[in-house]
Amino acid sequence: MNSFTEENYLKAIYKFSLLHEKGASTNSIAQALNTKASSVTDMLKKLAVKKLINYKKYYGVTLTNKGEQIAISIIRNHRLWEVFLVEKLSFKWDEVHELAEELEHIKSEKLINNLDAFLNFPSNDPHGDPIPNKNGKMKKLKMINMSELKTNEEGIFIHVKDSSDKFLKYLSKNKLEIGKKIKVIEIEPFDNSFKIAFDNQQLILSENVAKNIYIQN
Amino acid sequence: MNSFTEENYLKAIYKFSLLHEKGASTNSIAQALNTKASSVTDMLKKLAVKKLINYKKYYGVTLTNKGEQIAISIIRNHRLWEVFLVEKLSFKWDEVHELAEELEHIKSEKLINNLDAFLNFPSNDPHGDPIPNKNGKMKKLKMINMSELKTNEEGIFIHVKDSSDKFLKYLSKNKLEIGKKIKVIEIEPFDNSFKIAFDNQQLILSENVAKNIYIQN
DNA sequence: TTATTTTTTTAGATTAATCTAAATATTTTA
DNA sequence: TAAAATATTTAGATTAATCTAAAAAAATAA
Ligand SMILES: [Mn+2]
Ligand SMILES: [Mn+2]
Ligand SMILES: [Mn+2]
Ligand SMILES: [Mn+2]
Repeated sequence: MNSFTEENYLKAIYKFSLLHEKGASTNSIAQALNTKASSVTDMLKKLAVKKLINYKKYYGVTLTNKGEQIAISIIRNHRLWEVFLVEKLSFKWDEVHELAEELEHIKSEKLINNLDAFLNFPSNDPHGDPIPNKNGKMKKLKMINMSELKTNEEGIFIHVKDSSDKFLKYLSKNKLEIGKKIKVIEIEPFDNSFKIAFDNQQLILSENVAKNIYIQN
Repeated sequence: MNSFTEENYLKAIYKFSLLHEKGASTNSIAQALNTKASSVTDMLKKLAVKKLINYKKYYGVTLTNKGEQIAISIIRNHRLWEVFLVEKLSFKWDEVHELAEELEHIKSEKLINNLDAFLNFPSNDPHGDPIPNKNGKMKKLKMINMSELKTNEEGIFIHVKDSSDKFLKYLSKNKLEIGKKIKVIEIEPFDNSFKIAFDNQQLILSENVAKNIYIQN
């Protein structure tokens, strides 16, 4: 059995692997988990002994098959709990992440599979992320970053890169939610800000915000 | 904030207080939590510093108001999760306790109050135990003496009259514990002894023992 | 290709929760 | 009430996860 802490390390390494080709560096993991590089090194040794990661001193780490399976199952738990909280317990999409961080570590196959069925086998969480099925398979999202859109192009908002409470609350405040159809009205060359239209309203997004929004492709 | 471990100690002391007048002894807590007396002493010191228990060396411990509030809220969580698992996720009543032991420690007022509402404010868990409301109030159990039961009647073991060590040890030895569902198989007219069934086993109780056991009504 | 900077690892501590064994205190028994 | 038994606490270790500071390796720059 793995501790909550070990599981969080595996998850961090897995998420890194989705964005980069190389293995995760000690520092990148430390940053993701808000801890120190020396603590990371200690944990990497431990995970290597358990054969959950491929670790060689001074090289980046990658997950073994076993490690990846665990990471994916934790992510499945996390996303299913988020759906539950939003759909059944009337939470807002910007209130569920931290709670899911705790719930994801409750270990019971039966619990999570029954929850999945209870929720009707949802394919995406409230932030648009795909939910792995019980075999760890999930559909890959086809999407492009909003900053790649040109004037007059449109598409459906399906994913946020940064799912921090702060960012999600900013979006909620502006009624900009997953599933909405968005059209680019104008791109300001000066600061790369986007003027967009959705729901019969217009909104200006900074370059930074635009880069955190993904559009279905 | 209190750790899972601290919460489990508070719960054990609270449960002890429901059955006995005196404070919980170091040994009784050790037994309840499946740990050693020396570990218990360490933890009691810590809980005393936090003003969650009244502790004096070599005396039994009791909960302070603050400690009791926490214990009751953990119990509320536990029982609501049990209802959820049985009513919504199709678990059997004998499959939920261990999972609820984990879920009960997820700390979020909003989570538990919304869960309560989602379940329609149930007043009892799947084993018949009352669920405290958000203010910690719960209805008192109505119970009858086991010796009043007739053949084939059944009920949940919820209280002991004689709380001497001897008697409790006798019960423990026979795995006859609070919360168990008991069915009367046969009453021997000769000595008024009860043959009962619980947990897929049978046991014969003397009249004396039967008179010390209370059944939910 | 040295020298400098950055990254990673190691060494040595700390904190929470636990344990065993030994020392005390309390309770029971004779 | 003194001896024996039982219960509780203390002393000293251990394990997991973390930290700071220092050492070592790798990457970058001059
Ligand atoms: Mn999340
Ligand atoms: Mn987590
Ligand atoms: Mn239970
Ligand atoms: Mn518990």
